[in-house]
Amino acid sequence: MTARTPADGSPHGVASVDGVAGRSSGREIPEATVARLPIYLRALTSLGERGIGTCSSEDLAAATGVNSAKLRKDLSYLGSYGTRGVGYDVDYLRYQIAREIGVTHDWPVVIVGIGNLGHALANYSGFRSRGFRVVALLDAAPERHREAVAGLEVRPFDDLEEIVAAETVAIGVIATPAVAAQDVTDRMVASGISSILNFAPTVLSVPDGVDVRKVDLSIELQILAYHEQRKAVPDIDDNPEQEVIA
Amino acid sequence: MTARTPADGSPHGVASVDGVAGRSSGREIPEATVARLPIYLRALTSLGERGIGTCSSEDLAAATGVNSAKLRKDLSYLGSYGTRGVGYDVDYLRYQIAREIGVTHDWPVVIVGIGNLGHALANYSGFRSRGFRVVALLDAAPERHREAVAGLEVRPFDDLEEIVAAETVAIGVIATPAVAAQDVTDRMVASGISSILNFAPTVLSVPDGVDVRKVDLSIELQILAYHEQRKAVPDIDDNPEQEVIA
DNA sequence: CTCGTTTTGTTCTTCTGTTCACAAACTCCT
DNA sequence: AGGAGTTTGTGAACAGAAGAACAAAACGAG
Repeated sequence: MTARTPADGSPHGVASVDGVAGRSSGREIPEATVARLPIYLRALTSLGERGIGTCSSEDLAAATGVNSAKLRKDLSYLGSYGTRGVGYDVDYLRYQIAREIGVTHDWPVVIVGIGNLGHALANYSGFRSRGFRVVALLDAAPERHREAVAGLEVRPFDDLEEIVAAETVAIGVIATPAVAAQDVTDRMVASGISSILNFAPTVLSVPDGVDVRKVDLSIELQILAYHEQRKAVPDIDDNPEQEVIA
Repeated sequence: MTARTPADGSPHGVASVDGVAGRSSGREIPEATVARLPIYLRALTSLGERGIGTCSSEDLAAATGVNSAKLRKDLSYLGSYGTRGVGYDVDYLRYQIAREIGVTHDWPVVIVGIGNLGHALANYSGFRSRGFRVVALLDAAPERHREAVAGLEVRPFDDLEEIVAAETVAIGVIATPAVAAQDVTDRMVASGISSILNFAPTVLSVPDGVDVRKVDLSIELQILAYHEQRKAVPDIDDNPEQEVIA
C-alpha cells in the first residue's frame, strides 16, 4: 500500500508516456483489454471476499482463465499498480479497475420490454452489486402496467423521456421483441441515452456517439453447434453435394 | 453455381491449400468468421421472408452492419456461392450457411437452473426456430419440480444422465447461481455433453474437447459503462494525480 | 550490504483479423 | 456478338491481439 506514492511513476523516470505529457489517462486501452477488465474485477472481488490480500499475476490468471502475460499487459495499460517480487494488492487493484471502468458509483439503467427476459433482467441481482441500478421498467403493453417486478412498478413506455431526464439515465436495456427494438432505440437515443444493451435479435442503427452491445442467445448456441458438428465428424465433410452442380 | 465442382479450387490452379490436398472441408474457418455466420443467417432468413430472392454483398452488409469486403471474405471461406455481377441467391446461401453451422437439423438442448433466467430461456421461441430444441428443464430444488414451464415439466437434476443418453444431447445451458455452476458442469461433461452455454457469472473449468461459451450480463453493461464514462469526460481524467510524481 | 529469488512491466515476435483494391466472371443492352 | 456496367472472390497491405522471453525492481536471508 505504501507503494502507492510512485503512482503511475513509470519506473525508468519517464513521467510522460507517448509524449502525451500530462494526460495520465492518455493511454488508449485496447478494446480486447476493456472486455477483460470486468472479468478481473469480478475475480478480485471474489479473492477479496475470501480474505486474500495479495495476489500474483499467475493467481489472477488462474482465477480468470487468462494467460498471465496477457493479464499483466492488460493491467499495465491502467498503470503500474503491482509490486515486483510481490504481486498486486487485491483491494487496491480492484479499486483501480473499478475506477477505470467507471463503476465506482452506480449507473442508473432503464429496462424496456418486461416479458420473460425483462423479468429475469429486472430480478438479476448482479446488476446492483456490479455498478448498476435499475431505475425503471417500461413496457408498451397496458396490461403489464402496475404489475410490480422486483419491487418496481412497470410503467408505460411513454414515460421514458421523463424518467431519463429525471434520473440522468445514460444506459438502456432493450428486451422487447425484435420488431419493436428499432423504435425503442430511436426513442432512447432521442431522450438522451447513449449506451444500449440489446437483447432483441435485430441489428440496430444508431447515430455516431451511441454505443450498442448485443447479446444474442441463439447466436451463441449456433457458434457452439458449429464446433460441435466439427467434433462429431472430425474429418469427413457432411456435405454430400457432388450432385448439386449441373 | 456450376463453380461447385472445383470445390476449393483456388483460381490460380492451386488445388491444395496448405498442402492439405483433398479435404474439401479442410478450409479452416476463422473464429471471427464463425461468430458472424449466424448473423448472416438471420439476415438471409429475414430477406427470404420478405420475398427477396437475390442480394448483393452490399445489401447483406447493410442488413447486418458488417463491411461488405469482410462479408465477402467470410463467405469465401465456405466456398464460392455467389455469382459475379449478380450477387447471392438468398435461399441457396442461407442453406449453405445453415449447413456449415450445422443447424439444418435441430440440436437437442437441456437447460439446468429454472430460476428467472431459466424461465426466460425455456420460453424463448428463438431457439426453436434457429436450430435448437429444448428437451428438458432441470433444477435441483424439489419445489420447482412438476411445475410446467413452456410446456415442459421441470425435472430433478439427477435425471440429467438419463436424459442426455436418451436424447443424445450434446449441448447444455447453465442458468444456475454461480456457486452451483461448476458442479453442474462436471455432471454435464461426465454425462457426455461437450458444449456448454454458461450464464452463471463464474469461470468454468472443463477438460479438453469441451467448449464453453459464456454470456455475462453485467460484463456487457460494464463495457458500456467504460465507454460511457469516456464520453462524459472526453479529455480530463477523473484521477487527479499530477502531484504524485515527486 | 550483498546475493538469490520472485514477480512485474515491457519489448519483440508471431498470429489473427480487417481493409483495400482489382482481375475475373457474369448480365444486359445495343 | 461485343462492349459497358456490376459484383464477386482474393491477393496484398495493414492493424490489432496474443504469447514468449527477459531486464528491472522489490523482497528476504545470511
